Amino acid sequence: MIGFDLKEKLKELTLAGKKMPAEYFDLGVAAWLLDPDKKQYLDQSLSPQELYKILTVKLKENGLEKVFYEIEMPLLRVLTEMESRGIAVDAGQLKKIKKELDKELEVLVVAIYKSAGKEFNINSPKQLGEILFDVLGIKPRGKTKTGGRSTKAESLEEIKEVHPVVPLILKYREFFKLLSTYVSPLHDLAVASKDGRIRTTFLQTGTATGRLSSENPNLQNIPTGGGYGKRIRGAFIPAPKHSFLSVDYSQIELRVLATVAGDSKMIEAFQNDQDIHKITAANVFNVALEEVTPEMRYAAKTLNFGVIYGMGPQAFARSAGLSFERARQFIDEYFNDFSGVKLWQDKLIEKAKQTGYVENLNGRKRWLPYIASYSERYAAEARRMAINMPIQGLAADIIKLAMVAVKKEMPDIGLILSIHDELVFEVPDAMLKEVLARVKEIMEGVYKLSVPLKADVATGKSWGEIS
DNA sequence: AACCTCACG
DNA sequence: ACGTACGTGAGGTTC
Repeated sequence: MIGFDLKEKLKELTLAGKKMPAEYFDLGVAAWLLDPDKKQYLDQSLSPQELYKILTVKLKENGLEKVFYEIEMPLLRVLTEMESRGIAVDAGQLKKIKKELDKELEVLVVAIYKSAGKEFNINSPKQLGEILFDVLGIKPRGKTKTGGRSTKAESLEEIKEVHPVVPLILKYREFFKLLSTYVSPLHDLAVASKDGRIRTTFLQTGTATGRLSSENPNLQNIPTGGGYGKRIRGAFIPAPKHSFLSVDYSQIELRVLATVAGDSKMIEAFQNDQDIHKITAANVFNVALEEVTPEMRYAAKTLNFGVIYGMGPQAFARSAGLSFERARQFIDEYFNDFSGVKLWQDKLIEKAKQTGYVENLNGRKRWLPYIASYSERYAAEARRMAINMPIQGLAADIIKLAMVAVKKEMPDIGLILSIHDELVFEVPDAMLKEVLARVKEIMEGVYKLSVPLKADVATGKSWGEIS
C-alpha cells in the first residue's frame, strides 16, 4: 500500500473490520525523513506512483532506509492503534476541578482589580504591562522578543516583592492556564466522547529531530506538578480491572551523548551506574565525590543539560545564577574534563559546515543551511540545532524502536501514550507483574549504546498516582 | 497571522 | 545595542 497519511487509512480499515496490509509506504513520512524541516519533496505535482519511485531512490541515496523501513513504517501501525484506543478520562473529576478553579479565579480577579485600582483584561500582556509599568510605575525587568516589556512569570518573579498585585497575577496566570488549556478542553472532550475515552493525534512528521508530537489534544504536555496539576493527571484513568504502567528511560539523552561523543569519563560514570550530575560536579569543581554539595550538583546538572542544548556561557550564567565570567570558567572546565564531548561537538560542526546537514547514528538527517550564514546569530542558532539533533534524534529512535518491539512481542497490551522518554501502558491487573518486568527488559535491551539503557517502572490506578 | 505566554520532555 | 539553551502545541489578545 502506497499513499499519504496512511495512519488515517489504516484506522479506517481497522474500523471497517478489515485487515491491515502487511506492508505500506507512507510518502509523507519518506518526504519528512529526507528533509524534516520542509518536506520539499512533496511540492511537485506527481502521482503517488511517481513519487514512490523517486522517494525510494532518495531514501537509499540519503542512507535513510534503515530509519524508514525499520523504525518509521513499523511505528505507523503502533501509532494507529494507540490513537484508536484512546485514554479514559473521568469527566466528573474534571468538572470538580473546573468548579474549584473557577472559584479561585473569581476571587483573584476581584483582588487584582482592587490592588491595581482599576479593571483591565488580565489575559492581555499589553494591558497588564500598562498597569504594572505605567500605572503602578514598576520598573520592567525582561524584554519580549520584539522589544516590548515582558510580563512573563520569570520577569514577574523578580518584582514579586515590589507590589502586592504581582503575586496575585502569577497565581491567576497559573490557574487560568490550567483551566483554559487543560481542564476545560479535556472535560469537554470527555463529555463529548461516546466511550469516555479521548483520542489524540500523534504527528509522526511534526518535528525536525525525529521526535513525535501530539495534538488535538496534546497529551504530551499535561501538567505534572502542583496540586491541580497532579489532580488533572489523576483524571486520566485505566479501564476497569486495569492499571497504568509507566516506564521512562532514565537520562536517555545524556547516555546518548556519552555514546555518540565517545567520552570515556562519561561512559565510565554510566557503566558504574553512578550519579552523573554528582560525578560532573566533582570533576568541574575539582573536589572529591563526598564533598559535592547540593548547590554544586545543581550547577553540574544545569551544565549537563546545557551541553545537550549547545548552551553558551550567557545562558548558563542566567540559569545557574552565576556571573558571565564564572559561567565561562565552568564551561571551560567541563570541556576540559569531558574532552570527548568537546571534540565531538567541534567535529560535528565542522562536518555540518561542509555538508550542510547533521545526522544521528541511524542516519536520520536534519538540514541546516544557516550553519554557513554570515549572520553570527543565525549561524550560532544552527550550531545549537546541530549539537542537539543527533542526541534528541537518537533518543527518539530508541523510544520508537521500543514501542515497536513491545507491541511486537505483546500485541494485546494497550500502549496509551508516548512522551519522549516515557511510555504509558494500560495493563490488566492480573498481568501487571509479568508485563512490567518484560517491558522493562525490552526497553533496556532495544538498542545498544556504549552505556546501559536504564528504564524506571511505575504503576498506578490513575496517571496522577503513578509511583 | 503574529505575538506573547506557558504546559511538557 | 541586543539577544541569550533544544524540541514541541495551545490558549489568549491584537492587528
